[in-house]
Amino acid sequence: MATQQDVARRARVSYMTVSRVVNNQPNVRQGTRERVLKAIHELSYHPNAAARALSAGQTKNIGMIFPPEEYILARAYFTELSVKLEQNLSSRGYHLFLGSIRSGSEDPGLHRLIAERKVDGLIIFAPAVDDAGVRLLAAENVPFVAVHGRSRGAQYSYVDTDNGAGMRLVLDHVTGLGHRRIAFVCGRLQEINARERLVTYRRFLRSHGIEYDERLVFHGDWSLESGYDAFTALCGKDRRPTTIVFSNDQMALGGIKAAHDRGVSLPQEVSVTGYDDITYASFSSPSLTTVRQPIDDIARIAVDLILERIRGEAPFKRIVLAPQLIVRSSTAPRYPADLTGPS
Amino acid sequence: MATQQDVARRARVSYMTVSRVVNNQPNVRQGTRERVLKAIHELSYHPNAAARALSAGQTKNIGMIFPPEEYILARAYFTELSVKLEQNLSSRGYHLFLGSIRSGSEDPGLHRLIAERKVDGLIIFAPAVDDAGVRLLAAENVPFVAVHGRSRGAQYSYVDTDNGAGMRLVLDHVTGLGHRRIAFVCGRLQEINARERLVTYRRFLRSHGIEYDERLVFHGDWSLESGYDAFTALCGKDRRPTTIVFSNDQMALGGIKAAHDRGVSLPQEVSVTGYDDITYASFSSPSLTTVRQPIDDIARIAVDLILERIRGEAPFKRIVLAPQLIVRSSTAPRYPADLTGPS
DNA sequence: CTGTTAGCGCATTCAG
DNA sequence: CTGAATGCGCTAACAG
Repeated sequence: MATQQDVARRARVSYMTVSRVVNNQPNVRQGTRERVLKAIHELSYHPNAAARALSAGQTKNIGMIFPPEEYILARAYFTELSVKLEQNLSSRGYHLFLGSIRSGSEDPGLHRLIAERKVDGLIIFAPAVDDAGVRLLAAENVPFVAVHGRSRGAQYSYVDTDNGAGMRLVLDHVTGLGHRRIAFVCGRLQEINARERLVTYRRFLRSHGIEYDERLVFHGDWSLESGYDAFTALCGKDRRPTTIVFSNDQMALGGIKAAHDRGVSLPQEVSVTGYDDITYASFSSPSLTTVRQPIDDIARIAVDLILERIRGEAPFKRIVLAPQLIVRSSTAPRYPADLTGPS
Repeated sequence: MATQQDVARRARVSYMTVSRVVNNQPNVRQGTRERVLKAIHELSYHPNAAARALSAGQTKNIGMIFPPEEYILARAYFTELSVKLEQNLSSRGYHLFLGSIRSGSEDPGLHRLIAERKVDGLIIFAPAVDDAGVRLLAAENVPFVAVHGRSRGAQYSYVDTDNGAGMRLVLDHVTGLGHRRIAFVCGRLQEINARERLVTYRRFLRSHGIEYDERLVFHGDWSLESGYDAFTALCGKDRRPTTIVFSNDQMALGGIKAAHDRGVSLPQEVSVTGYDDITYASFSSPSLTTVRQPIDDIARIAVDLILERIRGEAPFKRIVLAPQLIVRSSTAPRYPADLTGPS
């Protein structure tokens, strides 16, 4: 591997000049710069990341932290988001570490990632409200931003979407179709998104004069399995709901499977809705009415925010984006016969 | 951040001794070692990764390379595999970079990852037979292993599963159910897995006296969309196949969606099969008969292999594991009325 | 505009 | 068994 020394020799300059050229600093004469550039090219020189990190105190690496492992796979949405983040970061000259949080206790691997200074900052996905990871990051004094996780007096930047707005979009839609007996399936309530969606559901019912029935709320964990169980439980009741609102697509997909298994026809007998608009959402039968997250904006903003934090720019920013309703085939009027719908 | 110096002072030894303790080297008296350990703990000292990498020439980082971006999301299986890899690596003291290959030309981000020596080695997923990434790695002389990608005279280690065996499992199953008119949907033929599965399909037909009909082969790209299109195309023919064998689960799931949309009932009218056994495979309706990859073994072995390569242990190893047939509800006898099945 | 001097934190020689 | 010296490749201050 060629070093700055080698380049310097070949270009007949000191290696300091090489460093300047490499880092695009001014104060290098045009001719010299070109000579150095040529030498760099000829030797196919690349700066050594470790040396640079040691000397400059910057790794140009970002870490990515997920909720406990058993929930990562439960969320296709996070995979889609990771890819976008990597693209954004890559174009800014950064690389991305895949670091998970192990369930239960803290993750030693994650801790090392931070303590050994392998990253300049982190992006944390949907932290629990009282998250060990967040506490760790705050304690270690590492720049970080949260994606899909916020808390009232958050001492960090975050980008999230408006869960209240998203849920109201869904609930307006189904009540508009005449539904009144609406069941709700939560995600992991440790996460703010799950809580907000539940809260909005409750408030919406109240403000629309619909009685809140605890038996119509099922506590899931975002996974296909829990969605399956939710549907089974909710439709086993004597007074079956006419709509089930799931807190994410994956659970809704599990619910659709349960409906097939039980011979319940969707959406004629029951309407179902999801949240996230993952790729699969349009490939279920029926295709899923859901709430689309503005995933490209989220990824872009998350990257902007973390780089700002790393540069030490002062204020924490709290960005909340608007989601969008996507109506597909899993929702239908309460009384399909009455095509004009109830007034 | 505490350094070895700080620890050394506190433990009243030279920092060399600290280094020995940190690296678990012998030749440190028990008492001294304990004193150092205590100081390390008190200062919550962690070795600086950059310094260590610079000095030792090892980053303890591994990179992960995916097929072109448009195909990453098309493969839930890779997500599941990534998580397992991260777990294995983490327990061995390594961290994992998420590095993709951009479509078309080479990925500058990936190139930097390697050229700047941010990783000790790489794991490459399903490289194309003539893969730019593989060529790059070979040229740069970085240790790497392939997962689900092999070539005849491969100058690298790999772990893969036996596609021939997997496909025969599927084909034996469906022919055992009496099917003769069997369509096939390929993955991206740039990848060896896609090719081998296709080849096995052809050979199997021949050896079983079934005529090969080119119109029954659809060229997909692993994605839900292409599976949808495949089903639509194949079932639009005059002589519809009685079984469609998809080269992965995702395409099969797309196919199932198409069947619903066209009002084709599965598996009564058409049987379908997948490959990989991703989590969704058991949540479709009907649930998917498929081939399960031994994903835990693959992840473990991939990690063993790359660490061997990094240690410079000589020979390339080629590991091929056996897949397993998982029969669910998407396959049925050719003539459902005849429940004993054709003899 | 360019070169010199120092040191980032650690590991690898080698002496003692 | 322990310590002192040297350098990994680079950047940041200064000096010329």
